[in-house]
Amino acid sequence: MKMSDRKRKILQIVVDEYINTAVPVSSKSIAEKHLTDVSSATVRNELASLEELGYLTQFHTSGGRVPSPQAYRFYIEELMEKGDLSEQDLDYIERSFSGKSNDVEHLVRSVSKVISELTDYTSVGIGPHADEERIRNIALLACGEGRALLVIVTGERILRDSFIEIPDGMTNEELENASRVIAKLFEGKALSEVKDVEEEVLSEFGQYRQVMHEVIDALKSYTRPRDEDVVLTGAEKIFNHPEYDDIENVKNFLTVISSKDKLAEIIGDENDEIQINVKIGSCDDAEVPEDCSVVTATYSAGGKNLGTYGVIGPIRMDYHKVITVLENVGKALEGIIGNKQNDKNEKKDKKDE
Amino acid sequence: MKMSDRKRKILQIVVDEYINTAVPVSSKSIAEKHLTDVSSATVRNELASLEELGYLTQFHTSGGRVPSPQAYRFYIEELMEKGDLSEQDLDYIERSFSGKSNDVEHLVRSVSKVISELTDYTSVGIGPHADEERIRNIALLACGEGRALLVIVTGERILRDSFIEIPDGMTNEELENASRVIAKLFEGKALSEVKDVEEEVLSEFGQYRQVMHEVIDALKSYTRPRDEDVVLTGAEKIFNHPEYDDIENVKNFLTVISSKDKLAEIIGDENDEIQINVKIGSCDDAEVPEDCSVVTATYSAGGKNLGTYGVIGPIRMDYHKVITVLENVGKALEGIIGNKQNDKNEKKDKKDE
DNA sequence: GTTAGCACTCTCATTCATCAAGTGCTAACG
DNA sequence: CGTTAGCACTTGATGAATGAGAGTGCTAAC
Repeated sequence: MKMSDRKRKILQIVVDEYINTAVPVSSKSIAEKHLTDVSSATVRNELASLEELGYLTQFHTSGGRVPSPQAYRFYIEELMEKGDLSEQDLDYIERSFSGKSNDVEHLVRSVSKVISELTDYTSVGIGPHADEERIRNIALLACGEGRALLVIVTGERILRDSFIEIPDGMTNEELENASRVIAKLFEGKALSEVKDVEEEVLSEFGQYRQVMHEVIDALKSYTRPRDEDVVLTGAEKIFNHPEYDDIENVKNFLTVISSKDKLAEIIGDENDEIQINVKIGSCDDAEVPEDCSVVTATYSAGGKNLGTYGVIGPIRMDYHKVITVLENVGKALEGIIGNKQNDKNEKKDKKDE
Repeated sequence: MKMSDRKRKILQIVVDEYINTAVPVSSKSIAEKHLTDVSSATVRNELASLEELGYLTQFHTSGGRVPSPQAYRFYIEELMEKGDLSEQDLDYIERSFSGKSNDVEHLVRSVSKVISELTDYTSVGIGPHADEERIRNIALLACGEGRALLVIVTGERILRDSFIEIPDGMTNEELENASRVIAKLFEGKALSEVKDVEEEVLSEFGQYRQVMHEVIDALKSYTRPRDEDVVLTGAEKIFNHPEYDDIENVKNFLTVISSKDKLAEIIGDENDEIQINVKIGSCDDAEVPEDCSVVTATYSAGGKNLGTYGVIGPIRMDYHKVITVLENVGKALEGIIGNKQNDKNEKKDKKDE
C-alpha cells in the first residue's frame, strides 16, 4: 500500500500532536483542529490504514492512536518541519560558550549543561577519545617518597595524569632526566601508537625499565574511556515528562544512567559519518533501553574531535527541538574553537613574517 | 514523665522492627513476638505514653506506630545494639582497599562504592579539602601556543591542574625557568597560605606578572571544592527501599542529589570533632531534605584528612549497619594508609643510617 | 498495674453502575 | 469509489457502597 500525501499529513499531525500533549490522538481531534475539510470518519479510515502499515498503535480500542517507533523514525527523516531556535535560545548558547572554559573537562560539562537546559532532557556528554591525540608534553614530577606524578599533555588541550611508583633511591635529578628522556621519546606520538613502540622503548631502558613499564601502562590506559570522562546533566529533568510519572520507568531510567559504562556504550557507539544520530529504544540499538530514545551528535572543530553529546529521554521526544539544539551547539563550538585557532594561526603568521 | 526500662525496651523494639519491615508496628505484634509476658493492652498503654513523649507517631488511628525523628536519634545514641559486620563484609572492605588505587580521586570513588554496596544506600563522598595541604611540587608545562598547564602536587597525593594563558613569545626555556622559580616560591606552602604571600610574590615579578597572577588565581581556586570533587554512587539503590515507591519522594531525592553543590553542603558541613555524624531531615539540619537522613564520617589517617563520606537515604535507615560500615571503612583506611606511611618511614630510616 | 472485651476508626480491596471517549462497521450519499 | 453520518461496542476512569481486617482507646474487672 502506498503512502498518500494525506496519510503523510495525518501521520505528521499525529506525531506532532502526541509529542506536544502526550495524549493519544483521536480521529475527531484531527478532523476538527487540522483537517477541517474531511470528516472524522475519513480520518478514522486513514488511521486504521496507517496502523496496518505499522506507524500507529493503540493501547486500547477507545484510546486514540500513538506513534510507533517506526513512525518517529519516518517523522524525523521526512515529516518534521524544519525551523530554527528562538533568538533567546541562540543567545543562551552564544553566552554559554563565549566565556573562559579552557580545558576539555570544563568544555564537556558546559556543553552538556547547555544541551540539558535548552532541551529540557537529561544530557550526556563524553569527551573526545584520546586515542588519536598526539602527545605534546609529558613529565614526571616528584611528589614525595617513592612516587612520581605522570602528566601528559596532548594537542587537544587534554591532559591526563596518574601516579607512578619509582624505585627507592632515585633522586630528583634522575627523575628530571628520566622525565626529559621520556618526553623526547613520546612527543608527537599518538596515544594509540604507544603500544607499537613499546618493545623498542623498553629495550633501550636498562636501569629504569620498571618505571618505563609503568609509564607505558599508564599511557595505554588512557586510550580507554574512563568513568570520569562521562558527564551527566539534568537527571531530574525527566520528571518534567509525564512518562516518568510511572515509577517503573524512573527506575529503569535511573538504573541505566547510574552506570557510566552503560552510558558510554549507549552514547559512544555511533557512526562517525552521521553527524546527528537518533536511536530509538527496542528498535535501533540493543544498548538503548526500551522506552528510551537517545539523540547524539559528535562534534569537531578545526578537524579535531570534541566529543559526543546527546540527550536521553522518552521515545516521545521533541526531536525537532533536540536536533536543532544539537546542531546549533555544534555550530557555536565550531565558531568558537575555529576562531581561537585562527587567532593563533594569525599570531603565528605574524611572528613568522 | 520518666522513661522506664520497659518503655526503652518497647521503643527499641518498635524502631528495630520498623527499620526491618517498613511496616508500622502494632501493640499486638510486640506483645506476641517480643514481650510475651505482658498483654497487648499493656503494650498499648506504653505506646500511647511514648507517643505523648514525642517518640512515636501514627499515620491514622488504626495503623500501628512509627518512630519519630526524635526516636531515631535516641535509638542511635542509646538503644541501638552494637555488633560488628559479618566476616563477608569485612572481607569485602579488606579486598577493596588492598589494591592499587594510588591517588585521591580513585580513593574517593572506591570508598564511596564500598559504602554504597555494603549499606545498600546511595553514597556520597567528597575528597579532602585542599586548604591545608602543602605544596610539594608545582610546574608549568608547555602545551601549544599561548597556553601552559599548571600542575600542583600536594603532600596528600592530591593533584590538581588547570590551564594558564601565557604571553606570546614566551619560549619553552623561559617557561621552564618560570616554572622553577614558581616551584621554589611555593614549595612547602599550604594552599591556604597562598593569599598571604600574594602581594609579596607579585611585587617580585616584573615581566611575567600576568602569568604569576594567573598562577595565584588558580592556586586560590583550589581551596574551594569543585563539582568534580563530589562523587555519588548507587543512586539506583533507593529503589530497594519502599519509601521510594512513591514518585514524589524519588523526585525529591533525585533533585537533591543532582546538584553537586547541594550535596557538598549536606555532606561537608559537619563538625570535625565528631567522627560519625547523623543528620535527620527536618530535625537536625536545614540542608538535609525532609524525609531524608544523612550519615557521614570524616576520615583521616596518619594525621591527614582523607575526605568525608556518607550515605543518604530514607529516615527509616538501617543506622546500625550504616554506622558500622562507616566505622570499619575508616579503620581499614587508617590501616592501609598508616602502613604505607610506616613502610616509607622505615625505608627512610634505613637510608638515613 | 494489668488485662479482657468491645466499640470505634480508618484503610484497602471489591463490586457495581455510570460516563465519556473513541473506534469499527454499515449503509447511504454524491 | 471515496466520503460521510449514524450507531453499536469496547475500554478506562470515576465514584459510591460494601465488607473485611487491622489496630487503637477506653472501660470495667481482676
